[in-house]
Amino acid sequence: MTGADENYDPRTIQDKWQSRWEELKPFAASEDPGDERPRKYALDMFPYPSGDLHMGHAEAFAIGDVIARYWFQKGYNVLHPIGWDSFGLPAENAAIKRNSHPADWTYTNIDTQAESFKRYAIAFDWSRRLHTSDPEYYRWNQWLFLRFYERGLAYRKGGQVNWCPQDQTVLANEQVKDGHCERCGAVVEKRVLTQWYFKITEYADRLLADMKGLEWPERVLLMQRNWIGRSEGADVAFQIEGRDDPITVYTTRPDTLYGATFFVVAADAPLADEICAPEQRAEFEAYRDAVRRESEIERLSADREKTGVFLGRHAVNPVNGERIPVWASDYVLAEYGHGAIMAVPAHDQRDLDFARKFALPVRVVVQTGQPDPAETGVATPGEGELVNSGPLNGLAKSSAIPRIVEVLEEKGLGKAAVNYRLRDWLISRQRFWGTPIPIIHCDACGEVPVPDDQLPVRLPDDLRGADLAPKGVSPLAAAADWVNVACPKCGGPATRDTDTMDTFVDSSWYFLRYCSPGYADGPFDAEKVRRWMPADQYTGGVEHAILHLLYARFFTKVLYDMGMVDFTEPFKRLVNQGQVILNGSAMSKSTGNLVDLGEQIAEYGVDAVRLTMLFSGPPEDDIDWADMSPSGSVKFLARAFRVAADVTSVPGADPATGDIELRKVTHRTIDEVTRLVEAHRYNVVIARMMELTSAARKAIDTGAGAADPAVREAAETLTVLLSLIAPYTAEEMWERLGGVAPAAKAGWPTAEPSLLVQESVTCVVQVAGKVRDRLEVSPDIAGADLERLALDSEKVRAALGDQGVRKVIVRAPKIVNIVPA
RNA sequence: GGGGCCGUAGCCCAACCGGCCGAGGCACACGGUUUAGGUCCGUGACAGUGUGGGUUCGAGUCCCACCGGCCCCA
Repeated sequence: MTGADENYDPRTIQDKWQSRWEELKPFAASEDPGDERPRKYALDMFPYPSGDLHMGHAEAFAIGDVIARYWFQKGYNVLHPIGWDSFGLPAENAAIKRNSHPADWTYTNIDTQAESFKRYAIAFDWSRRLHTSDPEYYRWNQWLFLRFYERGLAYRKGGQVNWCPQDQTVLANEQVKDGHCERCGAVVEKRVLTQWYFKITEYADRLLADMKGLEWPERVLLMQRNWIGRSEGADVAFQIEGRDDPITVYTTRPDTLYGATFFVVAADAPLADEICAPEQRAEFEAYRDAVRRESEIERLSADREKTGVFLGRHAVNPVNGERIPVWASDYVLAEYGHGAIMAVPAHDQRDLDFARKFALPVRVVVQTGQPDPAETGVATPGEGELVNSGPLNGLAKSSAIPRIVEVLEEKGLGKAAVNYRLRDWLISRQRFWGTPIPIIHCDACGEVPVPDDQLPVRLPDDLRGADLAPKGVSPLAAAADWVNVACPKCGGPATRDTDTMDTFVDSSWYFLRYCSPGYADGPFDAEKVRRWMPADQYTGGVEHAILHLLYARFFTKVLYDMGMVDFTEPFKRLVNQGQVILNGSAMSKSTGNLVDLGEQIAEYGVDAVRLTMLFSGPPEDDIDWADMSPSGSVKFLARAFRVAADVTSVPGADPATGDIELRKVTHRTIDEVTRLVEAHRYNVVIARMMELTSAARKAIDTGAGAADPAVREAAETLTVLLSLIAPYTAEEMWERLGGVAPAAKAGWPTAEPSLLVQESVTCVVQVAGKVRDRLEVSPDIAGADLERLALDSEKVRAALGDQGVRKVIVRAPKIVNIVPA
């Protein structure tokens, strides 16, 4: 053991206390209805069982554990559960490789992680453990799906979807990052498929509005806001020559309608195909096929040449009757808005690029004072007076928009509209290790929900190895015995839906299940949920800023509308931890840039690893393990431990008779640490504990002595504060001090106000902003008195010389600044 | 391209409403303890807050621009 002390041996105390805690079960939440203690719910994002715990887990769970342990010490009734997000692809890939069932790999890893969590001393209530891959859990996924279905919130539609060629499944929009699969990094393709969706778009406004009350990191809220992407504008109907129905476009700038000089349809939208004139068809089809071969990344890249083809048709601008050409291009997305836009090249850069490429007219309708876009190639999206715009001339944007909307509404050619970037959540997956979608397809009856009393629809357990290999359709499709069933409605031959649900469905409500994990009459016991939810603190990685956190908020709102919960937001406060990196880059098995958690624990002990994680900086900052010193943590723990071990007074010694200076340090530390813990400033918490340790050490060696009751008070305080971070060390210290185990529930100390007041403070006296003197004054000194004292100071007079005084700024009792004339 | 966050000793990081830049740690140097020590106790040195402006009696903190890094959206 590095830095080990003959008296402080982390390994021995770990073994000793881990088994004692198993007996004591100190962290079980009480469900006694007569338990009147305030309740707190400390929630951690549950892990995926991808092997043993790693450094990232160690950081995240150490952070979540501090607040849970703080609440235990405060005497609250704390719910701090653990479970596993145990459906998902890696298990399936492992099963294919090993010719086994995904459950084998999954549950082995879960057991490994559970043992590691116990070793790592996270204060969990182990009785509530759940696994989303258990039929008892996923049956409620299916039950919830059916309730969503009944409410029209789960539906099937055909359309263009994201397809990951590596994982051989579709992905939700949220799972595509810069055109790559968020999981495996493969370049995502487009396919046209019929899939299941959850109608999250119906909740877009509420997802936005309810963010107000959340104590979440601002950047997470910002990301969600951006993702939802609400914009206000107008729908405008354009007649297309030779087509009966007009085409509606959405625009955020209806004020520029008079500047629309052409019309663009997404090349890959069915609309383009439909309206293409016969003489342009060959050219169009060649272009469209090329577009379809393009990757998302190519289409997204900003600085590429615009491409497109004229469709041989014209649209009619509804306000001025002007004929404008209709083009097809790939810079308009089929899935956004209505798949078509009006192009105003003067005031939109993409439209301008396109206009210049194909020599289309550019008409300025907003006088921005900028040079002519047609000349410069730089669009002018800014504000200004409208010109060339009929009745809008002379108006500013803010008055032109309502005016043009009014005009359009009168003519029945448009209306004010709100648009969202958010798309419905695609939940079908063509993979095995997930929740089967509880729908049966019958030729006669169509989509038939599996009746509730037939849930769960269990996964077949005889598929293994190669049976699970991705083939582009769900492996379940090959399980004939499983697929072919009688229609629940007509009894005729029918087949099960063979897709499984996105595993983000599982994690959208697991925090509710924790409140009543064994409940058999529904996904959760509403009464229990009312007691514990919403979670007081949620701890986890920022990588879920959009995905999981948005979905969980959506589920909560649906459940609220169903009357199943009485709150609309699941997580009051959110803490995002940073990443643990090494030498400036992410840890990764493939590059060998890796630190093994087990090895760190073996070398330094659990407490030192936890302490190092928390001491490294604010929770949300990345930790470069190369910059950290776990051996320094061991040294501090040994130092704290020796303070407790050196105490010679007996338990219960009256601290009031002890050394007053040390007592002040102790109580100031209590006061500050309490505030700092609540503000998640754990690195500063540790710095304060180090100071208290030094003060106690000094008192023992060269001050009041080891027998002084103030030393005992300091040591006991230190022990309880330390128990949030280094639970093993704290337990052992507590025992040495004669306390009753567990130290984890010894009770949070209270600072005595009388020990916090200072009888004098140092007041800085500045002349022209430079410090010239310091005065020891009473903290409640009057401003006028302080000013007199400062002006009387010898040093101040010397600094002033023969200059007069123009002004004196007094901030009693801290500072006086004298401004010379 | 748009939006956001960040930049403090060699390194990791503190600094409430603008008010003495330095709490804590690592590394370093020195002294003491010690049979020894990679232990323990103590002491010390090192920065003026990325750069340039502005506001202010006073700016790490507020405003503007630039440089560098990270994130989100296109």
